[in-house]
Formats: sequence, structure tokens, C-alpha cells
Amino acid sequence: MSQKEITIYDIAEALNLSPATVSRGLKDHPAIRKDTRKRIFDKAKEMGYQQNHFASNLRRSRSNTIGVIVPRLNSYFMASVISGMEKVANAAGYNLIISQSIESKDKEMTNVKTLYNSRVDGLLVSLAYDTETISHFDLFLNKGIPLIFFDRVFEHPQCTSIIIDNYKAAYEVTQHMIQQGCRRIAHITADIKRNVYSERLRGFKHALLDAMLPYDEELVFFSNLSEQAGAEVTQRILALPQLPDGIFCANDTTAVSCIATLKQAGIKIPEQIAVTGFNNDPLSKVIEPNLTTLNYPGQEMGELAAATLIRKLDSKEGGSLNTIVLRHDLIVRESSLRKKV
Amino acid sequence: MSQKEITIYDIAEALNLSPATVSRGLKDHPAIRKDTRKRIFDKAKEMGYQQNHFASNLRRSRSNTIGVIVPRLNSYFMASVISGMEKVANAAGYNLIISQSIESKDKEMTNVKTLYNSRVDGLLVSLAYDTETISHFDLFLNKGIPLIFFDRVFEHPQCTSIIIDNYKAAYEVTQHMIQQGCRRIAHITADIKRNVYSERLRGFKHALLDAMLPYDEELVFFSNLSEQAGAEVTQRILALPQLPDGIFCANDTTAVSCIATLKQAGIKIPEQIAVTGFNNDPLSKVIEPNLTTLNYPGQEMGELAAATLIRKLDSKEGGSLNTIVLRHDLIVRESSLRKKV
DNA sequence: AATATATTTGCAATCGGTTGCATAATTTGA
DNA sequence: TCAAATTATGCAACCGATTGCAAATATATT
Repeated sequence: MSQKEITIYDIAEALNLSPATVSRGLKDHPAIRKDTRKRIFDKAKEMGYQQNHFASNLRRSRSNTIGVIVPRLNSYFMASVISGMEKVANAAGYNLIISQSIESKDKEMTNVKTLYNSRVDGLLVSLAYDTETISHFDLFLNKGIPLIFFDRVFEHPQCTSIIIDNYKAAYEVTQHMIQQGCRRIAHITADIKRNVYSERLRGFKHALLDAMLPYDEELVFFSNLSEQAGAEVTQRILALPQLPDGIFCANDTTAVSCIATLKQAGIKIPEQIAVTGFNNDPLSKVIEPNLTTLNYPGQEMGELAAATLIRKLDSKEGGSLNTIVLRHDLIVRESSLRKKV
Repeated sequence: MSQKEITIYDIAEALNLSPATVSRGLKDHPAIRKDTRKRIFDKAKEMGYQQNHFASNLRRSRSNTIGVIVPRLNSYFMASVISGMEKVANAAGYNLIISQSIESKDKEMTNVKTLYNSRVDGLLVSLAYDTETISHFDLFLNKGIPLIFFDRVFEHPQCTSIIIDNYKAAYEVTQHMIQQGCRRIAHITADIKRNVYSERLRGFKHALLDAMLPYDEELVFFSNLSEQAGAEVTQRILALPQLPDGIFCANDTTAVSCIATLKQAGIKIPEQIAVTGFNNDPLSKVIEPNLTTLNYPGQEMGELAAATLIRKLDSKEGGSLNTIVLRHDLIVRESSLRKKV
């Protein structure tokens, strides 16, 4: 049953060395002779030695653990992000502790404390809808523990942000809709406290203005971008005295439920109303008509976030990086194709 | 900057008590007087004390961490499972370390070792496609560290399994298809080393036999249930000398890509071929026709798995539980509705 | 061969909580 | 009031790896 764990003391005893030498040997310390090191490694393997991380962490005040806070875990995008983080972290010998803020600032604050308590070496964060300031991260910032934001970020001199160019992306989506003949486009988005939504809104607005189209605030709708919210907002749009001829949704979930609602109301898509989304969720390829959307690489974003953090941790450098912008691409599908090519 | 951490020694000094008393006070040890305990708590809060888990874990040989191994993270189902686990674990003061096997036995073995090394208190596992035996978990089992399987399970006297009744579920799906007039049903599934697929196949078979329909092995297709595989297998089905009048897919991803392929080939669904899936992925409500599928609660499965493990850990009981079966329900939608109601 | 230099290894303190056992303080009982 | 029975607190030895500094050993230099 509970065979005793092998420690460096056991190895030391077996080889007639001191624990200190074993400890150094095990981690390629330069002051250990090569053949001694080999003997240590061999004996360690032979005895089935496993490092005790607690002892090591306690002594070094390092945990080799990365804390992750995301709004929600149950979306394809976020699952891909986490998947990417896990891959990179795992390969570099780090563990991930994942927590969800459920889009609530309060829960986010609790999570921060918990992770602080867990002594994570760094933090990867995508902010909740309603987070206003990031003072709850001061705990980390004051101690110089690296904090990296991804996707839903917050400008801060000490933090690296990993994002896409949401402004440009939304600009492109809108421009595409205009090119397809849309002249009165509605936008369904979420709290503009979050960069992803404010930037998309800005891109949307500028694309309109640049095309000499009016920007009508009445046509911008704020919601939580859930499936249900998509249906509700769409109903409100349907009740407008004058219908728009295009709807740009800030995510695919909403776009899909928007399309479903429009179809139920007998609206032809894209002929009467073109619809576009954001995220390139698997849903977008399944909905009919297929959804025009904006692709951005969740898995890569996760990998990059983790890799950037680990680089900072392992070498104390990389502090100069402030923002990393990932590529994105517009994926044109039928839901917005009004001109035959 | 790096203000020194507050330890129980600091609190002890401030209150003129011993660290031992503070340690006990902080954890509601019965031998501490109520007012002493209160003084300790107050001072701890005042000084901003945070437990050092490493020290505690080192001493107690406990990590308050749960290891999770899943095949892949990037599906809606799995994201929901993890979400549920995180919720329960977090509330009980446990952390989660998540790793992916990428459906590979070898990676799974590596993950097991890594988690063992991390000294997790228990393991929650859903097996990879090609795992044959679970001897790589012996490390855990021999030490009496609890191991709980969910969804893709393996019968073992020491392990609790959390599943749905896949046999019954598949039986119901098939029975429904038969009731809708299907007489020649194909089944697309995955490696039957995994209970979820072998049980579904068994349910499928028995439903046919019970309805006096022939069970034709030629109509059972094995794949990895990816989107691409769905399309490929469907092509093979389309090339059959005699088409089936129903296809039962062992997951929704495959079902959706199957439907797409059939539609491209000009087949009417459900009139010519009825299609059903499994999982109630969000996709199923979006594909046209809407997909008949089998719902089973990922979030709950995750919550239950975590709760069961934690119960075992915290009280050393619950060892008698061998299998927990969650409810499931058939969700009938248009993709299989051939009889008007 | 003796000294200087470089290379290896060991000593011992440390990280911060936990816990068996001993001791001190308090309450109860006669 | 004093001994006996409770209850509360403290002592000190862990848990296992790390690391500054000293000591020992090996190699180079003259």
C-alpha cells in the first residue's frame, strides 16, 4: 500500500552523498561533476524518485502554477483558448488553475484572491462584463507578479495584452456589409466597458462614417450576447418603424439566434436583412444561411498568452511587450452575400 | 514592493501566543477557547494573513487539488463538464488541474504521471479513444488515491463511474426512429473500446432486434466522430447499393456534418433518411432540419463527479458507490420526424 | 614538492504549518 | 480550600527541498 515516498535523503544515503549534492545534481547545477550527476540520476530513476513540489515551492516561493480567470468556460472559443494554454503550460512544466468569473466583477475579485492564495506565479485573465477597474489585481501588481490579459483586456503599463485588432475587424465586417449594399445597419453588442465591444463599436461607426452613411445610435443595441438576448433584441429590431437592412452582431451565438428569429418572422436573409457575427463559432457554418463572421484563433491566443507569461516567468524579461495583436480574417458566407459574384 | 508575507508566527507574536495555538485557532480546532479563536481570527484579518498552502500541504501530504484528464477540451459538452467541476471544486476549496489526452493513450499516460507528481488528491478521468487497460492508473490505485471516471469509464472495483445509461439511451433513439418508420438504419460510431460507444451500439442493436428488424453489420461505421469523418462516412453510405432510411450518429458533430453531406447530395431529411445525433450540442438546434438528439447534462455530470470525489476525500467514505447513473432524455426534433402528429 | 587555483561536495539554516505529547490554567467536586 | 478533572496552550519535531558559505578534493603552476 502506502509505500514511503522516496526523497533526496534516500538517494543521498544510497549514494553516500549529501542531500544538497543530490538536490543540485537533479537540477543540473554546474557545480556537480558529470559522473556524479549521472549516478544521481540513475539512482533516482532506479528508486522511483518523484520531486515533492510542495517542499520545493515552499522553499523557493514559486508554484509553477498559472492562474486563469475567464468569464465563462462553456463556449467553443474559450474552450479553445484554454486548450491552447494547457498545451503550452504543460509542455513547460506549469500547471493551470482555472476559474470562472461568470461575468461578474464580484466573483472575479474572489477568484483573484483565491489564486493569490494559491501562490500562482502569474495570471492570465479575460475580464468579466462589468469589471470597471482592475484595482483588485493590485495584490499581484504590487508584488510584481506578472498579469497578462487576453481578449477582454485592460490597458495597464505593467500588463501585456493579447488581442486582435477589434476596431479593424469590425470595420472590415461593416465595410463588407456596405459593399453588399447595406445602408442601414444595426449593431448588437455588449457592455462597452470591455475593449472588445467598444472597439468593435468604434470600427462599426467609422466604417459607416467613412462610407458617408449616418451613424444612428438608435440602431446600436446593448445586451449580454446570449442566445436569449439575441432573440429579444431581434424582436425589438423587428418592431422598429423602419427595419434595418443589415445586423452586425458582436458574437456568433447572438447572430445565430438573431437569424433564427428573423427567419421565423418571415424575413429573407440576406436579401432583406444581412446578418454577420463574430468569432467563427462552429455554429456559424451550420446555420442557414451560413453566417458571415470574423475568425480569430482562440487556440493560438491561449498558446500565446501562456507562452508570453512563461517567458516572463522563466527569464524575467519580456516586460517590454505591451500589446500583442493576432491576425484575424473576415469569413464571408451567405448570410451577408447580397450581390452575386 | 515585496512586503513580507504574514505567517502564523507573526500573528502568534502579536497576540503573545504560540504558533501552534494560532494554527489550531485558524482551523477551528476544538481545543481552542472561543474568545482566543476570535482574537486570532481578528488579528489574522487585520494583518492580512494568507495561508501558505505549500507549507500546509507539505506537512499534511495533501494538495487540495484535483486532477482532471479529458480527451479534448474544445467541445461544448466537455466545456460544460469542466465548468461544473470548477464550480463545485472551487466552492469546496479545491483547485483543478486540467489536462488533455488528445484522444491518445500515450499522452494520457504522461498526464497521469504529471498529475501524480503534482500530488493531486484525486483524479477525474474520461478516457481516450484508444486506451485499452487502465494499468497506468495503478500508481494512484495502489496508494488508495481515489479515481473517478465519468462518461468514458472503465469498470473497476476501486473506482466510481459517473455515466448515463448509454444502452437505454441508444435504444430509445433507435426505437424512436423505428416508430417513425425507419426500417434500415445505419449507425456511425467510434471505437467500441469505449463504453459509451459499445453501449450505444448494443442499444441500437437490441432495439432493432426487438422490433424484429435485421441487424446488419455492414451498416455500422466506425470513425473518430469528427466533422470530417462524418462527411467521409456519409459519402460511403451514399455509395451503398441500397441506401438506409435512417442514420443514427453517436454524436452531434458527426450528425450535423452527415446532414450537411446528405443535403448536398440532394437527399431529403427526414423523408428519405432520418438522422439522429447524441449530446444535444448547441449545433443540434441550429442545423436544418433541427437535429433529434439525446440530451445529457454535462454540467451536472461535472458537478457530480467533483462532488463525489470531494466527499470521498473529505470523509474517507462513499467508497461503496460504484456507479452513478444520470438521467438522459430523448429530444425529438425535425430531423427524424417522419410522421405528422 | 609546495602553493595557488579551480572544482566538488557538505553543513546547516530556512521556507511556514501541523500535531503528539507535555504542561499550564481553569473549573468542578467534596 | 485543596485535589481531581477538564480545558487550553505551548514545545519541539517534523514535512522535503534549497542555497549561502565553508570545507574538502582535484588540478594547475612554479
